[in-house]
Amino acid sequence: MDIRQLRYFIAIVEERKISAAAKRLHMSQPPLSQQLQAMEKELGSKLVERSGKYLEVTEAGSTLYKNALEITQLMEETKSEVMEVGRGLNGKLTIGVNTFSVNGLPKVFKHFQKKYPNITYKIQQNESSHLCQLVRDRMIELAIIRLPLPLDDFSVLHLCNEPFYFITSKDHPSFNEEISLTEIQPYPLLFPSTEGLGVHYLILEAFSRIKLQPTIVGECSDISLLLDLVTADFAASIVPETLLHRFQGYPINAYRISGTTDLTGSVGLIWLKDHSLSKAAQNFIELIQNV
Amino acid sequence: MDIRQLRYFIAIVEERKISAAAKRLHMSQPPLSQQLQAMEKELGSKLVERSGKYLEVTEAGSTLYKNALEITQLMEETKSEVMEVGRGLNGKLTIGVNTFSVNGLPKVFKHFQKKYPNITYKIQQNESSHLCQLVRDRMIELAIIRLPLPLDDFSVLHLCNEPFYFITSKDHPSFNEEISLTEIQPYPLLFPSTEGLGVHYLILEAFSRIKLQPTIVGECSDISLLLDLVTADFAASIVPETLLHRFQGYPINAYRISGTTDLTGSVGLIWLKDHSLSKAAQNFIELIQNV
DNA sequence: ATAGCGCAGTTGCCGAATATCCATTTTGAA
DNA sequence: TTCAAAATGGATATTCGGCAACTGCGCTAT
Repeated sequence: MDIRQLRYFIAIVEERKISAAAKRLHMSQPPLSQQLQAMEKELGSKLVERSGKYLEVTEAGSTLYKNALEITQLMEETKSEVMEVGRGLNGKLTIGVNTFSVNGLPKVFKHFQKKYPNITYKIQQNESSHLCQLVRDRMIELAIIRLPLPLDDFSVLHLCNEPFYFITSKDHPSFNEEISLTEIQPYPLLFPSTEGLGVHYLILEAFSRIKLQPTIVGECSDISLLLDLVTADFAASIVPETLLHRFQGYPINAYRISGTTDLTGSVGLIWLKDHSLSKAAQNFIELIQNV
Repeated sequence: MDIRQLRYFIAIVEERKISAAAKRLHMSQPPLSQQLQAMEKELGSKLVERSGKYLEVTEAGSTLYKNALEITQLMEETKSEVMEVGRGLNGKLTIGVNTFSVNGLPKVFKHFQKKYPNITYKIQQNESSHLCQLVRDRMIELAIIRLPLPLDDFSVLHLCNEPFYFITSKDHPSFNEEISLTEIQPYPLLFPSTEGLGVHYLILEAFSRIKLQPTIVGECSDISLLLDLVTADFAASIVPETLLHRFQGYPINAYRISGTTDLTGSVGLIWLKDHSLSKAAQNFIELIQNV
């Protein structure tokens, strides 16, 4: 018994005549009659009573009819749902973000939602390195992380650059708006990221390029705590610009780092290179490219 | 897209290899590959990713898989449910009863329930004439009513005969156990049924056969009220035996009617003659015949 | 009352579409 | 390069739908 036969049966029940049902199905009546007989044989019981002007549905027939409606409807829904998922109109976008503070990212989501209103989301916040692992494990499809990225099995879409700022407690003497790495060097630094990752690596790079060693106190991946520690003059730090925008109101001094254009962090959207993305994710990438 | 293809797809997803799925489906690998392509074409999106040792299911594919499981399962359930209804193991028995007091009828239901535990019931109590109409309108399949029946488009299964009793208030002088119609004649009678129906008709018949006219006060289809009226010596009445068993404790005299064997009422099971009964109803008839 | 007519459904047969198989080629991974 | 898995091509078999003829039933008209 297949879907086609169910459709036939539905037509027969609703038209209450085989010939009328055949007309509705755009076919001739003999094959319809045969299919009905085939179903009755397969199910081992009469489905309709052929007597009188209109045929009557038996109890078994009406049971089948009810279920047939359900099945065919489910089938239609399935088809359109799969097609929608295939076209990215429906489905789930699983994405990890490290720095949600990237300017305009909420706006991008808003745009995406407007264009694809039936997409649901799974947004995870975590460290860049962990997000990479999640992408690799196919737990999430996309991730917005801090670059650079040590591995090359990812496709990367560079989103934006941003300068780094040197921050200290208000207790310290003020500089002008800018400060050089050489001037920073004596300050004990608390890094805003884990060793081996993007920001960490970038800062060390910049120092080593001018043959200096920063004074490292340690690292702290909790930004609020880091800013509290800086406020308390526990240490100074170097943080990306968006972070300052995001955590305003701390009594700290912030100075743009001058003398080198290299100390800028970038944020990028990554996904697994040789793996097919869901259409929803593809659409998301496309949209973010055009903004 | 039909059920067969859904089964194919389920096998492919679960085996994660087309060739393995083909083996499980007892078919060769090429047609399965083709069917998969056909589905992908019809749905307009890739369903699996053919790369690596095992193929991977895309989001659209997993959507389809989930629904396919549901549909195929629903299909199986439908098939077995319809087959059960066809065999009378399942379904609804719709029956009307006039005199539920018929000896052993509850026992019959109990037996039936034991034999066919998944049957549900719709039991209606009403006048015999109304039950006939309900059977004719196909609102109920069976009815247990008082005979005789004026119409012949029903099949009838005679269930039992029972004698009639003459009942009066205790105020009246006692007879011996029996009484003849001739003795009854002068008593004003309140009939326990509506004019033109079984009991009514039977009593008049018996009188006319011995060329007598009973003294008719009227009729009352509410048995409790009728017995109350007899108790109050409003009138006497003639009622079938089971009715006395059912309504005991009324201060009345009851006398078996002697002299004629004709004044007995029967109870019968009826159903529409030229119409197919549900298997459940057929089973019920069969069971009641063997008791 | 019976013959005849028409409608609805069934049966039988044929042609076309399509599902399956086998053999082979292509692809991708180790 | 080799091997396994999937895709392709061609042949065959199943089956599905259409057409024509037959049956069964109810209605009408003579």
